Amino acid sequence: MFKAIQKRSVSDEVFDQLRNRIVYQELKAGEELPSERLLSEMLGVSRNAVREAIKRLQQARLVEVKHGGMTTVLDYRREASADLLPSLLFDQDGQIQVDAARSIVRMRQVLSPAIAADAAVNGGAATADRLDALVDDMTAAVAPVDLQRLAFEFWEELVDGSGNIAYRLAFNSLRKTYEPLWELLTQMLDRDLRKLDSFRGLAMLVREGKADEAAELARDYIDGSSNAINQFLDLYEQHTQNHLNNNA
Amino acid sequence: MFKAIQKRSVSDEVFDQLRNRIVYQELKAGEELPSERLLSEMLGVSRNAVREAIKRLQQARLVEVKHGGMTTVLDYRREASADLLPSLLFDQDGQIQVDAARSIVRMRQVLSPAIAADAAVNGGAATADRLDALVDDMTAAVAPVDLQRLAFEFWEELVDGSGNIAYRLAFNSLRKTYEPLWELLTQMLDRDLRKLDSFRGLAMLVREGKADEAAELARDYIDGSSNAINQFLDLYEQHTQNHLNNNA
DNA sequence: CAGGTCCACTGGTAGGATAAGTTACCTCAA
DNA sequence: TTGAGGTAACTTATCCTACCAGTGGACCTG
Repeated sequence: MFKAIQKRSVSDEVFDQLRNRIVYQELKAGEELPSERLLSEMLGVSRNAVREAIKRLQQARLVEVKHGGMTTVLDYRREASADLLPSLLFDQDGQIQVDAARSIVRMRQVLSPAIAADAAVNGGAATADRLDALVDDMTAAVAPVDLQRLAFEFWEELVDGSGNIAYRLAFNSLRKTYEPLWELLTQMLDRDLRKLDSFRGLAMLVREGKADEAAELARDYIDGSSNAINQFLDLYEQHTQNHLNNNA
Repeated sequence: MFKAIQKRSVSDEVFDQLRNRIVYQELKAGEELPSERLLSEMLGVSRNAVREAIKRLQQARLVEVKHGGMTTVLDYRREASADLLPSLLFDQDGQIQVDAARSIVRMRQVLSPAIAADAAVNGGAATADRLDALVDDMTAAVAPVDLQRLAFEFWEELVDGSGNIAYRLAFNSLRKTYEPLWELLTQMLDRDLRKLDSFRGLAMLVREGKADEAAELARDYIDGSSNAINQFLDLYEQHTQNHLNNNA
C-alpha cells in the first residue's frame, strides 16, 4: 500500500527541534533560547520561520516570550497540556518511555468507568443505538485492525454520550498519543477486543440508564486491557534493560 | 494592590478573534478561513501577524492549513485539547457556560480519588512531608484566599506524588481553567476548605501508603466540594434563565 | 551614589518579492 | 462526448530588509 508522504515545512522542522530539545531536557526550564536572529542564522532559515515555530512553542506553553527580553524555557511538567504526551512517549532513540506509557494507561483506566457511567445517565437511546450498530460491525469484523478501530469508535461514542466536554478534549489528546502505537496496540489487545459481550453489555446498560452497572462493566473490561498493556510494558522494560546491560 | 498590565500583541489579538469565532460557532467546522492576504487586509495588520496567529490555531488543532489550499476550520470537539477549556467556560457575554463548568467539576471529581490513591502508592515520605507542611500552613492561614491557594498546592503535591505525567498535564489544563474563577471558587469552597482533617488525613494515608483509604477520603472531600460548586451552578443557571426570560 | 541618559541588545510589525502547491477551467485530441 | 493535459489564478511557504518598541546594563552627572 501507499502512504501519504508527509511534507514538513521549515517552521515545523524548527518547532520539532526546539520542542525535542526541551522535552529531552537539553534545554532546561528557566534557560534562555538563543535570540531569534541567532537561531535563524544557526539553523539557516529566515527569522520568520523561527518566529512561527516559537509562536507554536508559546501556544504549547513550552516557552515564555517577553518583548525586549530573552525567550525562556518553561517547566513543561508544570505548564504544558496533555498535547505533549505524544512527544513524551518516546525517547530520542524512539524507545517507548515506559513510565509515560503506564501513566496514560492508568489515566484511561480511571476515566473509562466514569465515562461509561455518565454516558448511561446522559446518552439515551440515540447513543445506545449507535453503540449497538458499532457492536454489530464488530461482530462482522474479521481483521484485528478493524476490530480495534471499531472498539475505539465505540469509546468515542461513549465519550460523546457522556456529554462531558472535558472528557471529550482529554480523550482527543489520548487519541493523538495512541496513533503512533496503533498496530502495536492491536496486537496487545487482540484478546480483549474479542470480548464482544462487554461491548454489547455496555450498550445495553447505556440504553437502560444503569450508570453503576455500566461503570462496573467498563471497569472490568478496562482493567483487563490495562493489564494486557502493562504486561507488555513490563516485558518491554526488561528487554530494553537487558539491551542496555549487554551494551555496557 | 497593583496588577500587572497585560499587553496584547497584534498577533495575539488576531488569534483571539479567530479562536473566538471558532468556539462561538461563527466559523463552523469544515468552513474555510479567508486567505491570509484577505485577512491581513480586513484586520489592517501585516500578513506576518496573521500567519503567526494561524500557526497558534494550528498548534491548538482548531484549523488545518494546507500549502496551496484554503485553511479550514476543524471540529474542536473532536480535535482540540483540554487547553481549550478556558475559552469554552464563558460565552460571548462573559456568562459562565454551565454545561462546560459541570463537565470540569465532574472530571476533577473522577480523577481526584485516583490521584490520591496513586500518590499513596508512589509518593512516599517525601511527598507526605510536603503535604503535612502545607496542612501546617493551612492551619495558620486566616484569609480564605490563602487557604484556597494552599489547598490547591496540596493537590498539586498529590499530583506530583502520584508520579503520573498524564495526571500532571491534565491538571495543568484544569488549573488554567480555574484561574479566571479563582475568587468565585474561594467563596464557593469556603466551608469545604476548612475541613483540615481531610487534608491532614490524606497526608497521613499517603505516608502510610494506604491507597484505598486515601481514595475513599479524597472521594468524600471532593464529592463535598463538587456539590458546593454544582449548587452554585444550579443557582447561576436559574438566575441567568430568569434574566433571559425577563429580557424576552 | 541615586537618577537619568544612552546604547546595544531583545522581540514585534510591516511590506515586498519569489517559490511552491492547489484548484478550476479551458483546450484539444481520441 | 469525453478525458487528458495544460494554463491561469488563486492559495500558503519562505525569505529579505527595514523599522518600531521594550529591556537592561554601561556610563555619565548632579
